[in-house]
Amino acid sequence: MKYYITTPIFYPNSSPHIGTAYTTVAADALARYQRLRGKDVYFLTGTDENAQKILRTAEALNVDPHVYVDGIVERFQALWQQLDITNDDFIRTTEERHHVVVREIFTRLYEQGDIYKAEYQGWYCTPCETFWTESKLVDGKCPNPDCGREPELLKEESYFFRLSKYQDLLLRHIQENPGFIQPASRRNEMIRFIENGLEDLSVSRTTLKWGIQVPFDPRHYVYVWLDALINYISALGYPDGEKYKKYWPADVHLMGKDIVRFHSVIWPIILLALDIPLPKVIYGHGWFLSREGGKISKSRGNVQDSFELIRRYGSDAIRYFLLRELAAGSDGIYSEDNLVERFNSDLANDLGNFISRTLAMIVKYRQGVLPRPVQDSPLEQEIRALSIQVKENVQERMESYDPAGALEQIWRFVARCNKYVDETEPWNLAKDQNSAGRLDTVLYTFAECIRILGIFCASFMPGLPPKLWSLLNCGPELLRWEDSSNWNILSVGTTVHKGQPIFPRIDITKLTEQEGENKMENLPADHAAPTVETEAAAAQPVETAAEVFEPFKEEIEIEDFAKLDLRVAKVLHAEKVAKTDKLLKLEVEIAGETRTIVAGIAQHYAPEDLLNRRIVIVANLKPVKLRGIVSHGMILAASHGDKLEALTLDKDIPGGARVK
RNA sequence: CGCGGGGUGGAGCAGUGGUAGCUCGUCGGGCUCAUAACCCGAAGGUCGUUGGUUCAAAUCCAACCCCCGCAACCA
Repeated sequence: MKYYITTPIFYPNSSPHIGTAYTTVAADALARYQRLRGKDVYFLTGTDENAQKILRTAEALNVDPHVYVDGIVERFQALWQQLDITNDDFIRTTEERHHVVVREIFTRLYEQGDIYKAEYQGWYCTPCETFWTESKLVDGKCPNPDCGREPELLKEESYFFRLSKYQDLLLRHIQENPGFIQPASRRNEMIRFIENGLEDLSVSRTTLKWGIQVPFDPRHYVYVWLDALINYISALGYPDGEKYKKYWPADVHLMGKDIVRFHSVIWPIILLALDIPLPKVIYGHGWFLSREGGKISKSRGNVQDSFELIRRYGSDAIRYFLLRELAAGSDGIYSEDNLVERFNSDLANDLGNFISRTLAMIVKYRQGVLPRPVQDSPLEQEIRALSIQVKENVQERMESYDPAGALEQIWRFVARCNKYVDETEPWNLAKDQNSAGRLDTVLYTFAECIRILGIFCASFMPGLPPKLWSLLNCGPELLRWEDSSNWNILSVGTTVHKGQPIFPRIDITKLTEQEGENKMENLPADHAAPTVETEAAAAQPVETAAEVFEPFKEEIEIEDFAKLDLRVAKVLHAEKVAKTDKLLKLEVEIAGETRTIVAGIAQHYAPEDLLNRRIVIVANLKPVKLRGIVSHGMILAASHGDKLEALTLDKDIPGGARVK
């Protein structure tokens, strides 16, 4: 049986941080689990590199875009490697094998009439600098209440994909296949969305000079939708590749909830149009949010932290935390405190300590030699029964794409094991010669529990089983899923070792002292930000590492500078612009006149902070409307990362004074 | 009225009509094999507010309040 699982392709406009890792780690756990169950697994991940933004960033940094992208992709691949991700392939959309397929599909869709050329029309209101659709206009005028001027019709040529044609077909598929979009809440959302009607999709750009050219019209480049999604089959060598024949359709496309829409509308319609079978499941998981409830801190969050985190806690611990903390279908909280808490309580206290205490007893009471179990009791039967139950529950959870639920089940077993130690009181049995047989059974059962836990945990923490094998003096032959509920597998007479604690407790205060300010509360708790969804992805905070400064601009003449009219202005009045996060409306006095200036600094200054302060403005900038308010000028402010400070004056220079 | 998610003991979450549960933390007890770990017990909740439906509401309906994400807004 084959099992094809994918993550979205990630947007390499920044280095990967730990929040990005969830989808990939979850996919890896599912892939490993299915392999353990004997399936022929193909696990694909990759990067989405044909976005305009990449080109722009590369240009801004003055490097070749390919070189720029290569560098970032390397970081991704290194991170996956450190997280023990077992992807079978890594597709980059800049690769020729991908381009070939996209070109072929684009051409075919065009030839069969599903892609057509049209004009992309919009009404552009120059003063408002806004595009309006026909339907938004009021009597043919700009709908902005403060404007009402006549907009100008602008046209751009673009190729369109006929989504509308396949709307009903898609809807029927979703309704007839309840498991197609999961979880159910996402499915309902999608049904509602599609029922509202699909509009044909613009799938090419002429403004772009990066990515995949439309073969029959080289002025056009394929726009993200028709490019990125296709990676799922281009990586398999569609249409004739052996892998494609073997693995398609995908068993599951795993992704964050934000891009479920594109995967459950555009992607299936591409496939329907090409008469290719649809993937079996599209699963949208929740996001990691920060402790405060979601605000993503843009500062830091650079790559150092991801790798540093793994170095500090280990890949297994990070994987465990990510997988355990994000409950099926919903969002989770991400903070280092949570991580340490999880680590200490689950891995150190419960699992790690169980392993230590039991092995210690085998060593102490039987010199490490596994004794023959001879005297069974209801307790052992109970443990065995539980192993069967947990095994079945884990299977059920994993089939539902719920690693958190699976781990919860496994920890039921861990808890039972610890309780078993208390109930059997081996230290008392050891004191009584008559209890030797009973002690043998208990000690042997301990070892078996450790063995079974290794199997249960293998998909989630791949580093654990080898450590256990070395302690149990065994090897990979122990890693058989069926044996998680079979007993008496370990050979009597084997010598086991106590070893060092596998998950030593972490003292957070000590750690904090050591690492100083280097805590990672500041890590962006961003969800995995893939980008098969440009719009949304483009909106992701670009993690420009705080240390990176913008490159210097080209040299100018003094005359160029002289064009700027910089003036001191005194703030007379300041207020927030309603319904915006960033805008402050300022009334300033400048050379006796009063001006209105709208500035995007509301997140850094409260209105009263600026009252009566003297700031510096660009006085001769062409006025522009922002949210309906005409702004006559622009204030000067320094910014770096997420810090911003407006230029203010200390001494008594009056409003209107020149600045140069 | 832009779209969406959510408000349950100190923290994080389950729970869609019938005695309010889980993990962590707190307190008390037990144990001593173990990584100040483990086991047992307890305290702690007007289930955002108000009103309604019902024999019965955290759960259904209505209104409202608050938090968050997306979008918009950074000249």
